[in-house]
Amino acid sequence: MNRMSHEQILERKGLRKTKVRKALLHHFLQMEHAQSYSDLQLALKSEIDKSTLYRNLTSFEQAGIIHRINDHSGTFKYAFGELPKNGHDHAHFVCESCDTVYCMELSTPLEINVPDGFKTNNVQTIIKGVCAKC
Amino acid sequence: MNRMSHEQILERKGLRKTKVRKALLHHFLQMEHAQSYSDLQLALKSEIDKSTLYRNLTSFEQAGIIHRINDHSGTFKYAFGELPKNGHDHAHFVCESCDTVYCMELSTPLEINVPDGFKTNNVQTIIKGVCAKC
DNA sequence: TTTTAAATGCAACCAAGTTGCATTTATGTT
DNA sequence: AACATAAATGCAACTTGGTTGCATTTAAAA
Repeated sequence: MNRMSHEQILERKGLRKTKVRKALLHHFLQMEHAQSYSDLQLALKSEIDKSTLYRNLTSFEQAGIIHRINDHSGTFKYAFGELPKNGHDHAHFVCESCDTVYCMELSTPLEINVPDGFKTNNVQTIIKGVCAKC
Repeated sequence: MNRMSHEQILERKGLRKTKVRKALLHHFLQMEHAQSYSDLQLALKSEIDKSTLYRNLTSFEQAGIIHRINDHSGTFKYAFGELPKNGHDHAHFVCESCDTVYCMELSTPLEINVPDGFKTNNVQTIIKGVCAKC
């Protein structure tokens, strides 16, 4: 899956292969962890305009190339890969020491009881702690 | 617990009983669900200044009168009541239809396996779905 | 009643994210 | 290869949540 080139990925998703998109996707493929807007802006410096960046983050997300993570920092982070359909078996780990966000698959789906009349569509979990590197 | 007056609550937490704080706390006691900044600003209109509001939200949170919720909307919401110490047995339900945020206690604590070397301090869960009213 | 630290209001600021619009570019068609 | 066209880009201006510095006001202890 990860061995596709950015060109191939864009093509498969039916997105036009522009300079900006290739640079952005290239960056995502290199980065192991979730990226904030400022991470991206910094990394792609003069190469990319603010609004173009946001518009591409949106289209990448819609195409299932990346997913958007709320790590409870107050802003969003973006990571390569699609969120699983049911949303039950994917969690995000936020290192309180280095702020890195890790995507992690859960072996057992979360089962949460909600009161009568409430219908659960999706469960999103943020685990805060300290990562292996810190 | 909920039958304390705002005056009593402020006194107990060692906070000065100012006009603004009484109005804000009064509002929180009336509101069943989590409030966003704009909810509060709207409700307390001319009564309260932006920076004063934020400063008081911070001190209320530190005093354990309210807790701050990240409902994945991109901004924070604030709700009456303290977050439990370990953070493991409290979840937030976000109604995708009316955007209301409900606090709910979990009967069984969430147990999540993290990879070797990772240390979990706290788990925060957002359940998205449709509430009983919708 | 006086004193003083804490709380308030105001203006100015910052960063994330959005929108409208004119220009440019990728791609499908001749 | 040249053309047409819809989609993508860049720019500026904007919105909103949230913060900061500072002078003024106020709660409450002495």
